[in-house]
Amino acid sequence: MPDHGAPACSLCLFHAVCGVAETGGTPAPASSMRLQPERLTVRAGDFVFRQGRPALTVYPLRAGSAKQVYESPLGWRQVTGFALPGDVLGLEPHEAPQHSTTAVALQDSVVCAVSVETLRESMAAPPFRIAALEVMRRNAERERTLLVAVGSMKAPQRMAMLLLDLAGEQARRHGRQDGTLTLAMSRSDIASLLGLTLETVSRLLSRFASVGLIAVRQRRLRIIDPTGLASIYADLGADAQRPARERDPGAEFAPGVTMCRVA
Amino acid sequence: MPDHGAPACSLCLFHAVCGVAETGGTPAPASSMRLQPERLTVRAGDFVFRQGRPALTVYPLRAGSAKQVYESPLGWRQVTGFALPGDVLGLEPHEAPQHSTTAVALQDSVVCAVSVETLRESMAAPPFRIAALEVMRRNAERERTLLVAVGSMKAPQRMAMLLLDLAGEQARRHGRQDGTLTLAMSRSDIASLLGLTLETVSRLLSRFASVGLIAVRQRRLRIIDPTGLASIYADLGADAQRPARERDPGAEFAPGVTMCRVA
DNA sequence: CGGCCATTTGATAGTCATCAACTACCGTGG
DNA sequence: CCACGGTAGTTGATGACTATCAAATGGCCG
Repeated sequence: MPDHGAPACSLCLFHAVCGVAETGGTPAPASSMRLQPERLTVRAGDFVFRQGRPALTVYPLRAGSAKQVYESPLGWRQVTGFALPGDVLGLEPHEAPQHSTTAVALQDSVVCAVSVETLRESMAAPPFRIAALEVMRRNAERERTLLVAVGSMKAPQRMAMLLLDLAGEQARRHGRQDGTLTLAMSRSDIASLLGLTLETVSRLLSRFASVGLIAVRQRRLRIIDPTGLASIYADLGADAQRPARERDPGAEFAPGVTMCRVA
Repeated sequence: MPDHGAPACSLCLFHAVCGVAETGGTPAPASSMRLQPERLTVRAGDFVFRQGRPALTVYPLRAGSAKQVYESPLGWRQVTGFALPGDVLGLEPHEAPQHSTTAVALQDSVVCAVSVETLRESMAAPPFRIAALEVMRRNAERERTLLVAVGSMKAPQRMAMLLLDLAGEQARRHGRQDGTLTLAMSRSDIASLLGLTLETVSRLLSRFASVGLIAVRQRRLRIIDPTGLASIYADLGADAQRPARERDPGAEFAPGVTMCRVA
């Protein structure tokens, strides 16, 4: 019993309009407008949807986890983000007729299936619309942050960023935040996301562990020194603190780490 | 007389609903619904808008060029794209209340100013809506492609990609396509976009030139061997053709280069 | 014409990819 | 239950690529 999927619905974008949420299994008490989305089970490695296929449905993730992979026209593949319960796979701001990425389950997972029509109808309601746009905005921000990370930060910084982000998401979902997380994705997936090789990822984790920042054993990871990781992320690692690549005044410490995951 | 701004309007998203377009200077002949957007002149280095400021207006670029810069929460700055006449600065798919990037003119430029309300109204009309969504989709695709490039391609590939993209955009605007382009952006801007240093960019351009792929003199550049560049982009450079990083069957040659620019 | 900035070019070192074993884990089947 | 095979992950050695440091050159604008 690794991850329980309990808080998935409470964090789901559709929570307020969904009949399944929270109430356990009991059918929607009233309001005929509430969603009764179909639920699907996908096994580790299965596709939730594939890039280029018609985008007729979005998939709120109920339990498990997934990665999103983008394949460029020339055939380069790269992981663009990880999704956790509560995220909505396939949700995009520009109503593309086809999925722009492929979503792959990282473990046996459960998703709801909401048709784009239903989504569109929901979007008509201002409160829902606001929330949805907010989610999409956050995703865009994440992607941009990832771009900057990959484009101008060094390997240890990227790694620290990811760990802090994952921990943050973990905490946002379950209340507890003892810094324990389970990496559902392989080293290779992490490497792809961060623009590194799997060896480098492995080495970084080992190094972080040897310095007491974290503890890792396979895919079980525990953050021991969040502040230390934040320092590395902020590049206060090697050179005490002076250089500061090309940041300017203000904004010294970032409050929360807001990064990579996409869906 | 470096760049003329003539075809800007004909490629503008708002072309079909704008009263200024094409007709030269004459006021809108009929239809009161046609836009009469205010025109602004910005000088090289000026901001069109800044990240974080309220997004009340979008700015179709009439003449000149601009770069979009994103600053991450920690203060890292990175160029995320270049804009040419016809592009719409500040157009985003998720109606963010604030601009998510900063737009800086690369040369003295002219933009139109269209309020978001006007934009919203225009979006109500299906044909315009379709077109706008299409533009935003392309931008998203570009950003993703850039991420992949920065995340997993080597410097020469990235450089070749950019050149091909710029040439493609050039051709898409003016009919002619003798491969001549003027780089309005500095080496440093290019470096930022591609996740490199300005020295590396300079060296790459020199190397490309010495091999007869291009001709460069300051910011004047001419592509001599597009096919050669495409080969480099596709990584058929060093190793004849075998390795192929991690692409799989199919999709060997990408038709057009569709990349980096964002707005 | 002089100063300043953009760019080029060279020398050098660091980071990270690559190649190569080696070890740990997981599920299968004997 | 334990041996086995395969995949995931670790670790080491090496070198390529590119960042970094340092001048030198070329243009452009007062």
